[in-house]
Amino acid sequence: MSKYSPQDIEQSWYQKWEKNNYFAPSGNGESFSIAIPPPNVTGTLHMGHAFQHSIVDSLIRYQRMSGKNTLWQMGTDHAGIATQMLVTEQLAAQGIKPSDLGREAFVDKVWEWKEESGGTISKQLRRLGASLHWETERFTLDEGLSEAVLEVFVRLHEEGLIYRGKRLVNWDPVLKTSLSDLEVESKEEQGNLWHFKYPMVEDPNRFLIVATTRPETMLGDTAVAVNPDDERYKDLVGKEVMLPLADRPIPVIADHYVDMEFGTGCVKITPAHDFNDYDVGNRHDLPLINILNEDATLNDDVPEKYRGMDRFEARKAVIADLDALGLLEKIDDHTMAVPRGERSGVVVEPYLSDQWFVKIAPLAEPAIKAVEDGDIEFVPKNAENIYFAWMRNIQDWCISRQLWWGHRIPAWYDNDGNIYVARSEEEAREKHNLAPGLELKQDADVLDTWFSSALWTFSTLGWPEQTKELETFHSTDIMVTGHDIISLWVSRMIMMTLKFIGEVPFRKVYIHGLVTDANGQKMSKSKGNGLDPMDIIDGISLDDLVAKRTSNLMQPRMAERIEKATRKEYPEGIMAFGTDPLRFTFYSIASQTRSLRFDMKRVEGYRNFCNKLWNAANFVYGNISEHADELGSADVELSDIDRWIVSELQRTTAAIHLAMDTYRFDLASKALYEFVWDEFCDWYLELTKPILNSDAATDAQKRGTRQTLAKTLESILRLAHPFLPFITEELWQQMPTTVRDSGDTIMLQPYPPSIEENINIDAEAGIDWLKKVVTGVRNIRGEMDISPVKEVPVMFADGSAGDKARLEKYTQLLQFLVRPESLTWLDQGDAKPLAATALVGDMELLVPMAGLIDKDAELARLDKEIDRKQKDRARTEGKINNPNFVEKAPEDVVQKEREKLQDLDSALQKLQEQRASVAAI
RNA sequence: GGGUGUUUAGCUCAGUUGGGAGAGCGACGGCCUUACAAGCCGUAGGUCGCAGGUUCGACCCCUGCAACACCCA
Repeated sequence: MSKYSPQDIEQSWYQKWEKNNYFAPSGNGESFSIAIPPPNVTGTLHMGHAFQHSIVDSLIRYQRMSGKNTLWQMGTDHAGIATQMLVTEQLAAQGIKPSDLGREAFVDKVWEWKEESGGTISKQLRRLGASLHWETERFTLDEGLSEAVLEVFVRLHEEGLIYRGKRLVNWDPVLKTSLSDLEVESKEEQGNLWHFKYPMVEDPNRFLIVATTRPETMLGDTAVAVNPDDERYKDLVGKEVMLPLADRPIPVIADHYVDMEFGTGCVKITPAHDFNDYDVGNRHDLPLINILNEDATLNDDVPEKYRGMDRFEARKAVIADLDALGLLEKIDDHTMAVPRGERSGVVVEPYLSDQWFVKIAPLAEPAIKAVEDGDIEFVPKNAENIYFAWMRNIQDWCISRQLWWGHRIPAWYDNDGNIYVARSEEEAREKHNLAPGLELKQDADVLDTWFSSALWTFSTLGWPEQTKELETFHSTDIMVTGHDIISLWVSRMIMMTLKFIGEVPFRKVYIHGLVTDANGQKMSKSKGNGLDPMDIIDGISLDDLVAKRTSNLMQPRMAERIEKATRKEYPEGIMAFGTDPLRFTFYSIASQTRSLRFDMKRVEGYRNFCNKLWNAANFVYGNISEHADELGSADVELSDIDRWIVSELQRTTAAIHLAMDTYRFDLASKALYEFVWDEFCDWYLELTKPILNSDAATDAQKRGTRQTLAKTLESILRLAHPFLPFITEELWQQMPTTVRDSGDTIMLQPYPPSIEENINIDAEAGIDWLKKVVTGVRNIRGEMDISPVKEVPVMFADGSAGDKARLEKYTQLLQFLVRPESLTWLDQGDAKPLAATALVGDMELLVPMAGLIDKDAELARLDKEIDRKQKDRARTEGKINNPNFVEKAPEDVVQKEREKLQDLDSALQKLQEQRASVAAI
């Protein structure tokens, strides 16, 4: 068998699985389904995806092997803004503007792009081993899903839950579209706070001083507000100030919104350009004066001088003009949160425009209840707080976007501005008895991508048709997603699904943390600390990695710093670790914390683990290949080591079941890792050698051990398959069919069940004793600097009859593991030679010192051990001597402490005697 | 300002009803012992953020404080 090399084994298995349709639902058994959170069609697989889908794949594979009828539904979303921007940029490179093409031709171009390049993420998911059902792959803009979107829009409109209105929305003046709150990122930036003097109408020599971070908006002011409790301004409320430059009188109003402590305690109110001011305006019936065009230039509702100026140009002009009038009081430095469009990076404006909204409160109520009642459970539980906080404070949802790429809003307008909502123009005419000659124009806007994503769990299963898939696989069992997406998506799915299907979209929501770099920093392009999962699987040279991280930066000046950091962190680039090790790393860090640090060192560690498993299999196959025909034989004798490893395997199996059922992937991977490495490889494989290679063992014993070796490995492979799909398939295929099922693939084999009866306490105790003896001698060897090849005599003193029996039983095993010159049992009264010692319970192990052992080293070793035991003894004695403890603690706990004290006393006595005799040399 | 979370070995993290502090990596020492040097054997290292409280007993429960992180305003 060759060396473990993930590159050589991973690719071909996936192709075989897919070709043989193994990912399809079996059609038998209880159903188990998961809908993929649809990746953005423009996207590539990032670490968060890779993590998330590794988690889901383990769940799906675990359930599939457990006999469920499993469906992992694949699909992507159309990502309105991102996709439109991407294609626009590509066209720009050819000197083409979207407006040159017109809407229809542009949309055709986007579809063309999608067909050619939209499949990147699908390829990457295959590399990851994701067992998605590709045959029913969906896309939010395909026919079926578009029909679902139409249906939902029309029905919600009919019920009055969708309406059109003029509201303040987040406006991206470059993309010229509304954005959701979640597409806007607010970051602290350095700015200024300008203080302006507004003269009172009745006394132009008296001023109110207002402070603002956006001076140009003053042209749209319709009031100045003060706090009603503010003594300084009480007499001015109800009077008017003259708005400079615009020369309009505006009222002074009183509102508790105003913070008396901030600035001067006077606030200019611009209801059409600030969300807070908008609310104040509503409360006081203030007029709304919109001063901006779609591109954030100033419109005709400002004095002529400023018309057509860009907002920032206008800002300078307004400041200069006010200064010239002597109305600029002062300028302070000020840090503030500046909202920028997530995609375009420009400052977003609150902007008054006609938009479509979903009235959300009636939908939110049952959605909150579903979680309160436990119909949907969040894992971990406390993630529900994020959900409740969002849902109980939820605002109407602006669903229209001024884009071309997306679901066009099914509303038609006649020339009088009447609106007709229907599934099609024909239906609109029919529904409203419109004259055939009446001219109708469809709304130019499209729907927020998340509107279609909100229908995802049921639209992908064929709704509005009542399909068999819908009946079988809905509700889905679990949604696996990040906490950042609870409000954006999870909540909307719950609302829409309850509304239209009458059941929850999923019964559980597993919320995972954010994958960060090794320093806990969020991975991002601009920081240049991102990792591409494909580079971990396939490897990448340092130069390529640097090039990748420093290309297309928003801030090119960062390049040097990024390059330096990258060269420091990955001086050799990244090795090709393969998919299995990457996946195992994800499971091992999937604890319940908010951020998950990704450390390449761990990938290396789990690559080593795969290598370990590979070599262990190599050993097993080497020992069984010539005896394949007798592996199923009933004529076998099991040794203690066989009974012990079967028992340990059972404990591990139970632990993994528990971990999977509670979504603790870190604990599942840990249980597997420790069993395979620390028990199976470090002990069991070693212990089989003396049996398999010795003439002292009977043929029946050899058959028993070979069989156990093979069966245990086979179970390990099935246990590990959900986490390490490739290496387990590769190794399982080499397993003789006298051991494994004759099936074609491990992925459709039964998951090892937990069988309590396989626990064997006696065998565990025996092997535990054996391990302690071996470790005791190794410890003496290590500490005394005795070469591993130097054979030493080992003696056993003060042992019980049980110890003696075990010594006899395990002599052969001990001879192999300890390589002693001799093993000697000392009866009570036999003379003990001067020796280095170790304790196994009450029994003493002796390695005679003559010519071997350094007196001072042995004294130091004994002192260390005595010290350790004395500290432990003091603690234990303290407890026993505390009457409260003896009185109040449970009997078994007290008893345990008493026994412990006895054991410690006896051990200490032996150690002290030993120390005295060594010291006497 | 509000909310959520984190704080355990040098680093990254486990610690599942309160009853002897663990792993991986790193460090140190020794080994090419015929599955594996991507390995084997051994060792060191922790007032479990700080201060109180509850309890016979607290890494674990309660209160306060501090630092950090993320989300919302």
